[in-house]
Amino acid sequence: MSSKKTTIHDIAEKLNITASTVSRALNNNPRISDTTKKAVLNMAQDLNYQPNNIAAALRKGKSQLIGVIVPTINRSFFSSVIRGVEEVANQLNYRVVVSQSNEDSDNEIATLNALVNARVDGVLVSIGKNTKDFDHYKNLIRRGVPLVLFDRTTNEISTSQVIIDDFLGGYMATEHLIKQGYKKIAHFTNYNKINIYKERYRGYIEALKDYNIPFYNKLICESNMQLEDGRMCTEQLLRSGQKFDAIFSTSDYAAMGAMQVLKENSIKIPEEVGLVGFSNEPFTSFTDPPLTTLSQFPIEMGHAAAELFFEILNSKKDKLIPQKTVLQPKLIVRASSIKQRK
Amino acid sequence: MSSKKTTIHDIAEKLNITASTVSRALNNNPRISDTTKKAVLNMAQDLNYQPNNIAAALRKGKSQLIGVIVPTINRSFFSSVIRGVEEVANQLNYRVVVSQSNEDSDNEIATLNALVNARVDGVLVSIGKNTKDFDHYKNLIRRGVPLVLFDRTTNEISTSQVIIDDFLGGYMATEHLIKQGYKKIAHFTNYNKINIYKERYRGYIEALKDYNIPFYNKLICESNMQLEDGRMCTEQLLRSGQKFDAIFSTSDYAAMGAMQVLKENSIKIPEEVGLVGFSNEPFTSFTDPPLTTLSQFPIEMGHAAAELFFEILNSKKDKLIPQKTVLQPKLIVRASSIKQRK
DNA sequence: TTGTATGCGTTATCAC
DNA sequence: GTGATAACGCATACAA
Repeated sequence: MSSKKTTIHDIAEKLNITASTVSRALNNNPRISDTTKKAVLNMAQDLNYQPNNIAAALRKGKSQLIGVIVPTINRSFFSSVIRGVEEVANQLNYRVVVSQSNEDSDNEIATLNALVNARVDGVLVSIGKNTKDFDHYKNLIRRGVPLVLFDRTTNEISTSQVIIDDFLGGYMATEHLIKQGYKKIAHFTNYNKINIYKERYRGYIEALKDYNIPFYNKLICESNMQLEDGRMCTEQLLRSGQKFDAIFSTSDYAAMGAMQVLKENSIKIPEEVGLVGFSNEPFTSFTDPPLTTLSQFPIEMGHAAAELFFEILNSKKDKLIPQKTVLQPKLIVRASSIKQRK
Repeated sequence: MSSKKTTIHDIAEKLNITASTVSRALNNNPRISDTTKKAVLNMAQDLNYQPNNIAAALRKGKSQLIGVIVPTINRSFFSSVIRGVEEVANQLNYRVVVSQSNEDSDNEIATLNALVNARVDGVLVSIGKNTKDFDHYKNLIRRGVPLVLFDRTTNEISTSQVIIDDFLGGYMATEHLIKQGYKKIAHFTNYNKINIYKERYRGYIEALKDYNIPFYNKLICESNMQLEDGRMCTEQLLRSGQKFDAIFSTSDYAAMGAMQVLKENSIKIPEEVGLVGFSNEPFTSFTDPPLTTLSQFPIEMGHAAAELFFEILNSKKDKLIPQKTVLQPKLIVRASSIKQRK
């Protein structure tokens, strides 16, 4: 019933040695004899010793903990990135701690502070859509806390980041639709002009230009890119009378909304309207028809982010130039964009 | 450029007071004068002071951190539970730290130890499917660490838990199918006989009995309940020649697999075969036809789990009887199980 | 209302 | 190969 936690001192006392020896034995210090090590390990087991990592962290000034902040945990993309980070971190005996900002800027700051105050050894962040002010991140860097940005990044912060080539993604999606014979391609994008959406938009424009397809402003719909927004954009398109024969949505969820509205209006996909999403959320393979989309290789992104992080951690912090890892997206072609040949 | 972190001592020195006063001022101790408090707060700001929660945790013996372990973060159900936990915890100035076991028993133990060693004030766990040995959890309780189980629980551990009434869920799903006129209802369940699946199965059996529907063993398929397993079970059913006109799958993913195979075989849903899943994963409303399923109210489950946790935390630990919160599931009726009247 | 002294559990430094 | 001691940054019992 002794709810008292056993410490290295308890072990030391039982063994008639000192706490320092116990500490060293537990850390497998080469200067400790095998006999003592064994004795310590056994006694630790007997007393059900659990190391107090908090004390160690205080003393060492590092916690072996790395914090990850994502807008939401509830997206396959983000949870897969986290998985990737974990894989690298665990290998190096680091634990990963996750918090979600819920796309709320204040919450993002609070969460960041909480992690920093919990003395994580560094932070990996995907910035929320609504965050416009990056002072806390700049501040972090000034204080020497390793920071890596992934996916939702900004150039306003001078630190390492990993992104996918969103421009290329936008280009590939649009080019694919063009090659399938679609000519009037609508584009759903986010009204928050964060990098990833700007780049995808650029890719869309560039592809149109390269294939001499005219650009119509009325084919662009800006929204928050949730399912409901995709519905709204599609309904708006239909009402507007503006002809379109394809939609490239920069989010799978908005694409799903588009699919629903199209089906409700008995518009055939892909025969009458081709559809392409973005992110390869698992449900995209379940829809009818299955949705063409782009994979962002989230696991690999997690790997890359973790690697950049450890690079910072292990460098002389004074003179490290920020790295940028750019991953290639991949087009996953499914039925929603394969025009039937007549 | 001073990467040196400022401490309460630095603040104290600048202000010609002692560290204890600073500590009290920062903690808004009523015995400190407003003037000093203001001065301290200002100076803290000026020096960009960030409290070292690790030191505080070591001193206080508590970290204001609560750990959550889930089999996987990549399920809407689990991430929503986490959201619920956060809502309650943040209100009380606790932060939530999440780790995934990836359904791996060893990983679950490692993760648990990591959290405990990081001195979280307690742990909320949904046990992995493959975990058969609960010693580490019993151990935890013996050491006085608050533990709450949710959803994937076991009666072998004497601690508070929150579950949904899985028996009722199983009953409701089956009864719904029966009332729609389906008579030969197949059931997909997990081969790991953890509580939730046993209970849903019981509900299925009970409903059959109440409505005098004969039970056929060949209509039961045990698997790991992923999409692929649902496909396999359905293919097996079709090959077996055993007639069936409905499937109640204890997982949305397996139900999705069933839907795919049925469609591939040109079997009409819901006309020829009715389909019901379990969990109300978001994609279930995207499928064609949309999938009838059961909501487990994950956010509410998170709330309940957090509340049970704080109950333990705030009690005299010696004499607290474990509580059990049971939530009611709700049937979400969609097209996949609404038989067309002829 | 504030100061003094002490300890949380560990590890690093120095000594032997 | 092991021991003694101090320190990480904070909070609290006790004193004033």
